[in-house]
Amino acid sequence: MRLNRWPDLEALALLVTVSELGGVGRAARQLGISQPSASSRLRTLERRLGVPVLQRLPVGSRLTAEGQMVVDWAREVLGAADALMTGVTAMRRERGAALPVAASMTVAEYLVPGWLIALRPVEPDVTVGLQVVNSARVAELVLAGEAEIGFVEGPSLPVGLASRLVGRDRLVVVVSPGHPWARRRTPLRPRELAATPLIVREPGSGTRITFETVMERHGPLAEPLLELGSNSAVKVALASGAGPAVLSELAVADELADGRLLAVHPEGVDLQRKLRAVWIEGRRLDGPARSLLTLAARRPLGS
Amino acid sequence: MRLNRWPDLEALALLVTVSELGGVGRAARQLGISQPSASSRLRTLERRLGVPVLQRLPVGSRLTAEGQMVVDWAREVLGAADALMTGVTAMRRERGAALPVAASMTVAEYLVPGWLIALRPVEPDVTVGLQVVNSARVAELVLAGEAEIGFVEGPSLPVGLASRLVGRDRLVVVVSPGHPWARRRTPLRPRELAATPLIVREPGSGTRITFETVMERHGPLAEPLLELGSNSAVKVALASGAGPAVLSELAVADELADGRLLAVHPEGVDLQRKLRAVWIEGRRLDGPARSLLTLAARRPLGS
DNA sequence: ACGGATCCATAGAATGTTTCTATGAGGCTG
DNA sequence: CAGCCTCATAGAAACATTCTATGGATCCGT
Repeated sequence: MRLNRWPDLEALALLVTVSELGGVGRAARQLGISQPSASSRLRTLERRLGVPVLQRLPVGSRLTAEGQMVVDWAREVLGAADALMTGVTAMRRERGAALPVAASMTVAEYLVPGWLIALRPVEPDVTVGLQVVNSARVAELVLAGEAEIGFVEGPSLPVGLASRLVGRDRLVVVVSPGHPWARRRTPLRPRELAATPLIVREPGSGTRITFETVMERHGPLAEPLLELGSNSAVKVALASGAGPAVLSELAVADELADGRLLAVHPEGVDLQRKLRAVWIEGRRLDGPARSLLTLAARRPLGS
Repeated sequence: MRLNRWPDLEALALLVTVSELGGVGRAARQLGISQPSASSRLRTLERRLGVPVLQRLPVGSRLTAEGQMVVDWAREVLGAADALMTGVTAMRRERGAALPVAASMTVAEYLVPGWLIALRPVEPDVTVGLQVVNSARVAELVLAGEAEIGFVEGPSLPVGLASRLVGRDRLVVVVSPGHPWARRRTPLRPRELAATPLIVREPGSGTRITFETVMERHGPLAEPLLELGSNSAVKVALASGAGPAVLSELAVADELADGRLLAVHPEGVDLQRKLRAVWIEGRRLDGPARSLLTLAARRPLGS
């Protein structure tokens, strides 16, 4: 992944726009650049990718079959970049935002950007401020009025706050495909899980607290194999083959889907936790905060 | 998403490396650039993001809290970009690859890049060639020996091919949060689904064929509301509020997770389909093809 | 307390890419 | 056949990244 010569996001966005509008010049106009500039950028992109992606016609441009795939993959990349920029923009506005939000790390990392992207068409002029802190501090900030709405994970429900379920999340035990547990055929007993040194998030994180609370009754936990400060750092450690880790399902959805990581479900242990929106009890949320809550609380029927 | 000033992937990769190695100079060395160059790029990145991400210390550099979030989000972006580059590279090598692969579109788009990324450490020197075609053509290519292994979706199992299950995939009916169905409380009857004009993939696509096959027995299907040539084009149409669409679960996992799209499950209709690896019957796969198959066929215990 | 090592930032010049405006080539349409 | 659309090319200006060389700050060991 490091040795790669990365493509240029602006060129990818341009290609996506061309695919939507059907022409290089039209896309250039939409993005506010000149047509020759767009033309040259696309050529550079094609050279970088090593595959022709556009079929230039006198009446416009169509994608090649490869181009179609590139556009679809590019939308994923741009979506992730959009989430990054949305998240960063919200964090930058900690103070003086029209809608100050506080969220615990897992929610902030995996859900808040999506919500804010969905909020944009509904409340286009609202600047959202985001503070990422642990669940206890989220409660403090909301109670102190420094955040109008907060999002917490884990079992504890602070007093003085009203709450609403916005999702569920399950902690999963994951291993890389090379790990012995990937091939095990006997179920994993909670006892054995508790006794195994694991890669875990740092103490104080919602993930760690939830895990320790749930495992409490299955005997003393072994010392962690490794303690890391972010979900993705744990994933990096996993990639190099190191032993089992405990992570939020949200953090490993992609890797589980294509088999880069495997989940090992311990028998009879419920690692599910609730993700909740919280606000000051008795206060009626309205305006943007209400829109955000509505949006976040929407779940597919039957889930 | 269009008006964004996109960040620079190489700068993000640099930041991620700094977070892993704990120093600007060390990261520069690893990436093969000079230390001042790295320093200046990180400064530009910080300016672009508008948030300080690095705490410069005399002994190295640590991330700020915001920086930690940025790194985690950046890893998602880089992962998606890696998938894009991996996919494109494989497509470029259609001919003359050591391991020629053919895959139907949904598998190629959402699963193959992940498999190839996972294959890299196992078979570092193997060049993979990827042809993206419909399921029928995958069978032809495999039988003709132009692909050593193929991946197909959908119910039909061509003769002369051995197969192995590599995953399951469910088609889902999805709507944007603004659609009336997002608020419906009565279950969706197959009858009503069949009678509703939908946004669907083009005729001949695996997704379309599977859907039509399954719905056949629930009455005649209404004319499509819109026919689009890729999963992401369907998603774009959905985002602007247009009515229900049928897509692979794989294509909308992220959007379902954070509520940007909602699934409406029709009552008593099984839209699950099998994803299979196929190869010439009687032939024993070995070498890289075997590694790829093993990798793709790995599933978490109990799924 | 002081030299050496390590770390990051700055200065200034060279290189490469992107940007623009102006213009050309090709094909459709009235 | 003229006008209009498409995209590509040419050449100049602006910008960013790159390098080498150097400086300032802190830590460590003597």
